[in-house]
Amino acid sequence: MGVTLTQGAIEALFKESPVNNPVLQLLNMRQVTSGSGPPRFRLMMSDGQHSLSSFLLATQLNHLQEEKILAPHCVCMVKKTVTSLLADGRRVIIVMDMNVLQSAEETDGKIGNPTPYNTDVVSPQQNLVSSTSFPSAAEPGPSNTNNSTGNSYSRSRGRGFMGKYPVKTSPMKTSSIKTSPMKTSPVKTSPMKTSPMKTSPMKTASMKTSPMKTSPMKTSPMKTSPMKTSPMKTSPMKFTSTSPNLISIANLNPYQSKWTIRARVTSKSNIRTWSNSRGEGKLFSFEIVDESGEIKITAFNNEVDKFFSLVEQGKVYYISKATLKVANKQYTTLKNDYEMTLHTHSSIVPCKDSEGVPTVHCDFVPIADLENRDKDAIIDVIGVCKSAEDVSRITTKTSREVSKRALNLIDTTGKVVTVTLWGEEAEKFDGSRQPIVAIKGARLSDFGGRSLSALFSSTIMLNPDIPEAFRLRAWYDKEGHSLDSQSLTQMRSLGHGAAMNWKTLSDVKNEQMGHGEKADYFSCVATVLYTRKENCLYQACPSADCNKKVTDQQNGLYRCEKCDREFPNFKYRLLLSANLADFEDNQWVTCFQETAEVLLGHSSETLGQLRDTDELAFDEVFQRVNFTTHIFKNRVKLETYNDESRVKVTVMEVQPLDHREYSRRLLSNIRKLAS
DNA sequence: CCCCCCCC
Repeated sequence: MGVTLTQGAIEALFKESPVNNPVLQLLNMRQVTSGSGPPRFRLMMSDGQHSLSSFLLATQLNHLQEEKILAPHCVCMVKKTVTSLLADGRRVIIVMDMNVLQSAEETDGKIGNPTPYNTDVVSPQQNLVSSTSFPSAAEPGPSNTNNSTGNSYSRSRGRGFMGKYPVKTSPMKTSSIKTSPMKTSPVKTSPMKTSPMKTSPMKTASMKTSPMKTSPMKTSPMKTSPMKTSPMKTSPMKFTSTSPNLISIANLNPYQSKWTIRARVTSKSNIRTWSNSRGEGKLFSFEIVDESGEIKITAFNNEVDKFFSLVEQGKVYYISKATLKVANKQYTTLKNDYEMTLHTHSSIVPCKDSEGVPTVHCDFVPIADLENRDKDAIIDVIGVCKSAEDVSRITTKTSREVSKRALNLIDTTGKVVTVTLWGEEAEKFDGSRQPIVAIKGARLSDFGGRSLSALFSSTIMLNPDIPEAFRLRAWYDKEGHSLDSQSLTQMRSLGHGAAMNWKTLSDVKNEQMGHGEKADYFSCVATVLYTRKENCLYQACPSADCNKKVTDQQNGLYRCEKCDREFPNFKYRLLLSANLADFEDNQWVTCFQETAEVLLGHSSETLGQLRDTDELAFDEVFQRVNFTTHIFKNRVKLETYNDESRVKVTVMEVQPLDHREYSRRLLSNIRKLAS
């Protein structure tokens, strides 16, 4: 048959040297005593040159044994392994993935005359080799790990369930020995500096080896073992708790516990507490990424105290000694089968050299494109926060109280989308200066057409230092801000359907809306007849959450009575009176800041400047809004001043009227009424 | 060991 075993692969696998999909023959297989879990199978494999019984079949491959696909003398391609060190120092190679290329029946017995691979050789020289050297890039070749170092292979540590084997010195073929660069200095540089890229076998496998640099080995290359090029990984003696054994996130698995990863925190939760039948406690979780993948990490109780403040979003850390467990896919959007739990001995160390560790990456979806995305999609979005609701408290179906705040984001597509923030994110959000808001991992909902909701795992960034943000800011300041109703016209359909309480202005009067104890709300389609530009701007307190009018002290300072402070500056706020008309009636309404800005198509700051510098242009803004038609969502309430009652209508939201959509809906309603 | 992702 046409199978060729990959000579040298046994040694390479044992030493974790790169070897790509080696072809090995199974010589023997035995079930080992395991605890309560599934049966475990130990394999003796051969590369035709060496045999080794330190292989353990990962339980997910047990079916190969059960289906009798794996039988002695079958030939396999070993596609993924991890090595693990047992408590007694023995090294085990766990076969995570393999294919049987040729069945036992098809194979004519044992191939070649393999000798048991000697796993005991530890050269004293190895400890002198700099651990900064890369994992060996040596290709699997003939073994040179005979006992020429003088170490006794017979130092038994109880290894070998199939018994011990005499080790014969095999002839060496020097031609195929390749070594990776070695440094002569002892361990000086932190092995942590080694990039995970470089430790990934898949990547190093293709690395070209370079000639050895000055080294004691130079004079006797024959003695150079690939082992020596990556002592940290190959010497059980050095395989201590401080060993970095830097691996990538994609290579993490529950079978291996001695590792360090280097990764960047992409999101971090707040501390939460829980209390249920199984107990109570507190926890926080965070998500990390490296060049290979991502994973979620959770810290409980003591580990919360230990790590919460250390872990910062965006920073890079070395992380080691955490427990891997199978992720519950129900609760995560991360692409990883596992997740991590920190424990007493877990270590998280900030890493200054973050080179090669991906920064938080966003795939921003243009707002206009959200229309074409599926409901529940997790997407990244960036836009200018054109307006924001005040924070409010809502009660969930499960009677929990939570804060929420909706933002309206606009991007260069000219479309606006509403994003809802929750909890603390909603409370602390300040949209007063129309920040650029980038959200990684928001969920798309079909509410009101298309809207977004932040999740616990979302990362919300205000004015992030990224090119997209700079571009958006420039666009918004130049043209986006004045992109008024007309260009937004294409964007939204007529309001929120059933949620809208459509009234004509005469309905509002005839039904005595707002006369009750609580305010009433209605929506109408109306045309602006007139806006009062006089006194529409006032000088307001510049502090974030205070919009009170300030008094000009005439000394360059502005006093806010509410804050009881004087400020060197103020912000302009809008309080605009407008007269709206529909086919039957008209009504004076009040537009505060956000709605006035939408209606006028300019920010209050721009209008303030305009008024102070270019009165003609300022007037024109108001001229242009006359006879424009919009959807107004209003609050109506009867108010009494000095025994005189009158209905006060406040505009809560101004939406552009899409005339085509309006006609379509009107027509559909007429048909319904006619039938 | 959590696992809440909400409201209109």
